[in-house]
Amino acid sequence: MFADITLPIPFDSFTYLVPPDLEARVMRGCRVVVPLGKNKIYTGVVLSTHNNAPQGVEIKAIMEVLDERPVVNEQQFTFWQWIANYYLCPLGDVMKAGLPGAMKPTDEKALKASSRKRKAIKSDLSPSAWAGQLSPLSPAQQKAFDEIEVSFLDKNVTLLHGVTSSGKTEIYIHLIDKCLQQGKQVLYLLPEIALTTQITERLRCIFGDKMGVYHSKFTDGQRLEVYQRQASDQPYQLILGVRSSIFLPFQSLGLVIVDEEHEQSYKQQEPAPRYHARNAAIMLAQMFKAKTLLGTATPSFEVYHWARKKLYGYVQLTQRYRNMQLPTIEVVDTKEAKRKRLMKGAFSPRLIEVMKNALERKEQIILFQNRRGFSSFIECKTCGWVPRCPHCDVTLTLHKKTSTMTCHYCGYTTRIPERCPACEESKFVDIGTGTEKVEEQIAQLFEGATTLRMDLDTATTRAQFERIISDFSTHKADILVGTQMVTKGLDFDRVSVVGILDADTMLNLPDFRSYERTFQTLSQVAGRAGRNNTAGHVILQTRSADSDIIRQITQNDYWQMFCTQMEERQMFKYPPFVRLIYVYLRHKDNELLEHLADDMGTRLRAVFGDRVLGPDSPPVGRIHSLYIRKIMLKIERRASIEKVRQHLLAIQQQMQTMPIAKNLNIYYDVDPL
DNA sequence: AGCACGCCGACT
DNA sequence: GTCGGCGTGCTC
Repeated sequence: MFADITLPIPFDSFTYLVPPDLEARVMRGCRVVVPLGKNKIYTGVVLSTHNNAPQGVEIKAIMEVLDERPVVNEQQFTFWQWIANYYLCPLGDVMKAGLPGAMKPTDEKALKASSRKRKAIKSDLSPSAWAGQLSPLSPAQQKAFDEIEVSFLDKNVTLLHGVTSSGKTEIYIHLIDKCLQQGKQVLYLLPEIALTTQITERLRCIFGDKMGVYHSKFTDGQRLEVYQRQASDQPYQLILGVRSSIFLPFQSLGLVIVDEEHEQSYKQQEPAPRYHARNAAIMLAQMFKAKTLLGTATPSFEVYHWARKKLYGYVQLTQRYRNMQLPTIEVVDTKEAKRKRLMKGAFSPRLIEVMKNALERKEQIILFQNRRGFSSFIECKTCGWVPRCPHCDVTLTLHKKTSTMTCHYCGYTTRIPERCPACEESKFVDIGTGTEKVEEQIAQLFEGATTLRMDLDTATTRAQFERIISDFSTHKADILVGTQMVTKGLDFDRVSVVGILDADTMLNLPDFRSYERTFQTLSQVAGRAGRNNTAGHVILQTRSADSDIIRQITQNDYWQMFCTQMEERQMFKYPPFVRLIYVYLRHKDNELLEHLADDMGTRLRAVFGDRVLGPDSPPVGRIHSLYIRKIMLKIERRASIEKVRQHLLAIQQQMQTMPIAKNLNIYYDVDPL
């Protein structure tokens, strides 16, 4: 007897011999230990057993069976296969993402530890009632709740479009409660950064030990425990989790909630599988005939489009909790201020004035600068030399505090040079502004004001992130400076002013989604201002003060913004009107890569015609010493994904059988962000 | 993805 | 005369 086994490496499966004494125990969905290569050991999952001996390869035998019962159920296999097919990656990559680390040990020591843990887990979980005293919904919330229920009668997916502070979470809680009462499971997805202790504790108070939390910062042991409990006959009824929790085993899923639906972090960029957890969750729900609720204050254009087209239901919540006022957004033209030489670093006179007034009233301020580090880069004052990453095609970002320069793509870090390597002079100038530089300018402009900084450098861990949040909310600092991260924090009571230092860098990114993103991000930042009784004041600094997009942002005119952008996307064939697939080619030899990318482009055009664009070099043309080319495919929505997949894989096969393409690396990004 | 095998520089 | 650099090739 033979068994097809999927392993946590980028292949679909390998065939192994099942030793006669293990035949009864090797079942689909059970984990097995197998040898691979010279002397490696992997944990794999049995896909099937059969009698077809593969030809031309020497067959190795399964060493051990780890499970008495399957740990991957049929629904999961279907889901895994869907991910592998849709996102164009080998099944092994999905298996790697789908099982917690502790379930796929690769060495003897870890194997022993894992079998001990397996036995330590008992299923003595007595079902306990949860607390049914939910806080009552406001009339506006109740109306939205009722509309969602009606919408679910004929729509599988419903968008809940609710302004910030309209109390979406309260509605979720009532929906979860109802679903649990019916004996169905709920999956509540949050973006990584939004899964704070606050929301966890709030739900814990209501749902008690019916709820399991699944977070990537948990230890292997904790994640293993949640997985095993989900696979047991007494699973959690509610899972509060991040992206990867869509891979947990479910038995009777009734509802999936995707909060902050528009968040980019739902899309896994690296490594494969490059899946979109929101879209995959919709698929997961459909497998269970469950419903999906997508919640956000600023819907992604894709989701909003499907809601407009009545593919998804649509429920709006326009009233803010306790009728809090939305902040007023004041635009400050920095082009003008710059011309008159009135700018003090990143600060316009108006922003300084508003901040000073707020500080006098002992109110807090949030400043948003979408770039970390001190400045973008340094430049030799004499010859214009700029330090660049030796492995990637980008300039190094200056970090003054540590006297270093860092590549934000690969992490390469080096000290600031004493002298310019090109001309030996030792004078440098800073170009651009990062959060660190803003922090320094605050110290000069606002004497006595205390500052906290929140970006990828100061909030590396969850604990640091939460520390900054809690310090700021207890007023241990007057000003919080940060990148995107400050938009994801909690609601602060004493923040009266939000300053957006430079809206232009975001708007000018070479990306068809840059307006959509800027609108979302700036709306979220603005929403941080003025929580309790006072209306907030947002100062938006820009060099294009009279543009349509800035006007749409200041007037919170989502609709106008959406319409304008949709026209462009339809005209230029961008999502949601087409499905995008990026084909990436990587090679260390740039010239050879150029040739191979052209070759692949030609082969793709032979099949897909003018749906193929490129190849071109992406904005960062080299990462980790590998040169990169990108070919873009724009596929009609109605086209069969399966056919597209088969064509692509056939062409990839052709490419990789060419001897010169030995070291060519090809991968795909489906529905890229 | 890992990891072994393989051919060229700085050390005993 | 060896140890080790990471280039490339394969994994049932």
